[in-house]
Amino acid sequence: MSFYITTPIFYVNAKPHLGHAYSTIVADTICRFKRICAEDSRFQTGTDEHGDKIVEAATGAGVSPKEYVDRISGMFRAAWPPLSIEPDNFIRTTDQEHIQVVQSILQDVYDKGDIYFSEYSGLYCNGCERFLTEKELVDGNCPDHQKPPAPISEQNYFFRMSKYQDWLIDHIKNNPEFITPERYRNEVLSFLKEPLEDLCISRPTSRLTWGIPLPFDTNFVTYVWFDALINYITGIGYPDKDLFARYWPAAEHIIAKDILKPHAIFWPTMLQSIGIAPYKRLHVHGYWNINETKMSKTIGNVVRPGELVDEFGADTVRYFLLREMSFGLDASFSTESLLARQNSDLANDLGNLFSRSLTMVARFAGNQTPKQGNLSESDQELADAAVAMIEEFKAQMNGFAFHKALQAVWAVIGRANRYIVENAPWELAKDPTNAERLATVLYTLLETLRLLALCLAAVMPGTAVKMNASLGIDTGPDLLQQGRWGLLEPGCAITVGEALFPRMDKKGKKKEKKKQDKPQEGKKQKKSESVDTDGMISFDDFTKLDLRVAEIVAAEKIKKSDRLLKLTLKAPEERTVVAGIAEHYGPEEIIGKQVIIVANLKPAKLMGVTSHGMVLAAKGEEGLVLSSVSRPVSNGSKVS
RNA sequence: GGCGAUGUAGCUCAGCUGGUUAGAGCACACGGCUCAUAUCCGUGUUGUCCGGGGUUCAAGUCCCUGCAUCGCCA
Repeated sequence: MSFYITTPIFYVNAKPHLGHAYSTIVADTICRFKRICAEDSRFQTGTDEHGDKIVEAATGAGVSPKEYVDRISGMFRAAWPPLSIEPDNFIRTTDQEHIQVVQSILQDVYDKGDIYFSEYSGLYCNGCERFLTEKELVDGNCPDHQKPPAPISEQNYFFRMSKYQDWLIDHIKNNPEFITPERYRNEVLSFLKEPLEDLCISRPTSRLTWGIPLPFDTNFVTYVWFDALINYITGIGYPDKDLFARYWPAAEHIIAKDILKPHAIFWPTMLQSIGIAPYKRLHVHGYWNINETKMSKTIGNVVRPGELVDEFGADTVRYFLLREMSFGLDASFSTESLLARQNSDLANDLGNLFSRSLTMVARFAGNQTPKQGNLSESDQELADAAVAMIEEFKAQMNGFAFHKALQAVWAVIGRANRYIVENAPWELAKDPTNAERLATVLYTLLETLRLLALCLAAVMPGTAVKMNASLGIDTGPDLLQQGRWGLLEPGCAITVGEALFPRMDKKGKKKEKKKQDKPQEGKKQKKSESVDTDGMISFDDFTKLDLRVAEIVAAEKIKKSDRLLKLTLKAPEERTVVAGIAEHYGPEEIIGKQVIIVANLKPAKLMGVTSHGMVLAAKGEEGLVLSSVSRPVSNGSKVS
C-alpha cells in the first residue's frame, strides 16, 4: 500500500515558526511510522513563492522577488534537518517543472470550458488591495481605511468552482474521513450550504507580474491558490511520471485550520475539473498559543523552532509538540511546559528507566542479554502490556491521535518502573540461587525497552537509535515483524551509554552532574534565550535591532479593533505597520509625525492586516506616548 | 446578526450511546527503596463537573435558558 503525506507549501513572507514546524513534524512522524509499518511512503513539503505579498515583502527588504524568495525558501529548507525531518521532496512554486505543469493544467481546464473570462466590477480599496462587498462598507467607506473604495471594473479569469459544488457535497458526505477531525468537516459542509461563487484565478500583469503567466492570455498571471495547490501533484511528476501513478490518490494533506477552505473546497473541485481523483484525506490541526496568547510578531512571542532545538534537542521538541497537542485542537506552548515534559516524561520516566535497567544488566548479568526462564505473573503482565502497547500505538497513530499514542507508550514506561520495584533485582542478585529469576526479570526489562524503542522510532528517531545501539540491535525498526515478545537473543552485548535525556533547570540548561567530569562550558552564552529574558543583553544582541526613524504618512483605524491603527510609514521605503495606539491617538493627529520603529521585526498579521515592523511608544500612567526624535531627521535614519 | 464548539481538581486535560463513593498527568505533603539522571515506588489533600430551570428511579453525561471564551459565516 502506498501513502503520500504533505505539509502545506509555506508562504515565504515570513520565516519558519512553531506552527510550520508542527505541521512538518507531524508529516515526518507519520511518514516514518508508515515506513516502520512497511508501507511505501512519501513525504513532501516546500514553499509557496508567488503573489503580491511577496513583492511587497521583497520591496520592503530592498531586494528582487527572486532574491527574496530564494532566501526565505532556503530558511525553510534549512529548518528541517535539525528537527530530524527528512522530506523526500522539497518543492518550490518557482521551480520550472512546477510552472510548466501549472500552465498545462490551466490550458486543459480552459479548453474544457471551466475557466472563463469575465468583467468584474466592484468597489476596490487601494489600501486593502482587494474588492469590497457593499455589506462590508461602513457609511460608504472601507472600514479599514475610512475611505470610499473606487468603483472600478477589472477583467479577470474565473474558475467554474460552482459547477462542482453538488459533487463536492456528495463526496464529503459519502466519505466521512475525507476531512478530519469532524468539526472541520462540519464547518465545510455548513459553508457549502450557501451557493459557491466561482474562483477568481488571475491578476492582470498591470497589477502583478510575480506569478505564472496564463498560457492562453499573457496579460495575466495566475493568482495564488491555483498555482499553489497544484504543487501536491507536480511534486510527484504529474501528469505522466511513475511517481504520480504510485502515490495518487493515496495523498493525505496536513494543514492548519486557517487554510481549510482552499484545501477542502478549491482543491477538490480543481482536481475534479482536471479529471483527477480527489486526495484521500485532509487532516486539519489547530494553532499553538504562546503562554495563552496568540503567537504574534507585535507581541514578540514568535517561537523559532531552531532556538528550541538548540536548547532541547530535536527529539524533545518533537515529543513535546506531538504529546501536548490534541490533533485538531489548539494547544498552548510555554517553555515551562516544555521543560516539565523534558524532566518528568523524558528524563525521569523514560531516561531513568533505561539507565537503571541497563546498569543492572551490566552489574548483575555481565553486560549481556540474559536468558529468560519461565515467566511469573508479574513478568507476563508487563510483557502483555508491552505487546498490547504496539497495537494501541498503531491504532492511535493511524487516527492521528499522537497524544494518545504517546500516552499508551508512557503507560508502559510507568508499568516497567513499577515492575522494577516489585521485583527488586538488586535483592535477587544477593542470592545466587535466584540467578534464573534474576535473568528473567532483566530480560523482561530489556524486551520491554526494545518494544518501547520500536514505538518511539517514528516520534524520536535519534532516541530510538541510541536505545537500539545500547540493546545491541542493528536492524531497522519494523512494527509488523518486531512487535512480538521475546526477540532479543540471549548473550548479546549490552552497552551502557550516556543518559538519553538530561535533566534541565529552569533556564533550559543542562543540570551539571555532580560526579561527572568537567562540565562542558563551551558556549555558555549561545545566543539569547528563546522566550526567557530575565537578564542583561549583550551589545551584539542590541545590534540585531534595526531601529529607524520613520514618518507616518497615513493612519487609519482597523475595523473591529479598538486598539489598532494601520499606519503607512516612510522609512524611507513605504511600509505598513500596525500599532496598538488607537485608544490614545486619533488617526489624524499623528500624520506627519516622525517616530522610531523596529524595522526588522518579522511581519505579523493583526486583524487581517500585515504589519511590517513596530512603532516604539512609552507606556506610562498617562497611557501610551509615541516615541519621536527631538529634531526632524531624514526618514530611515538609523537609531542606535 | 446566523451557525457551531468549548466551559470538569492550583495547571493541562480524560470522561462513548445518562447508572454505584467523578478520573489521569504535573504540582504539593508524607512514607518506602537504593538498581538509577536528587531518579523510582506507595499513600494522601483539593472539585457547588460555568450559573439557573427542566426531563428521569437516576444527569458531568439529555432538553431549555443565561453567562464567558473561541471559531466559521454575513
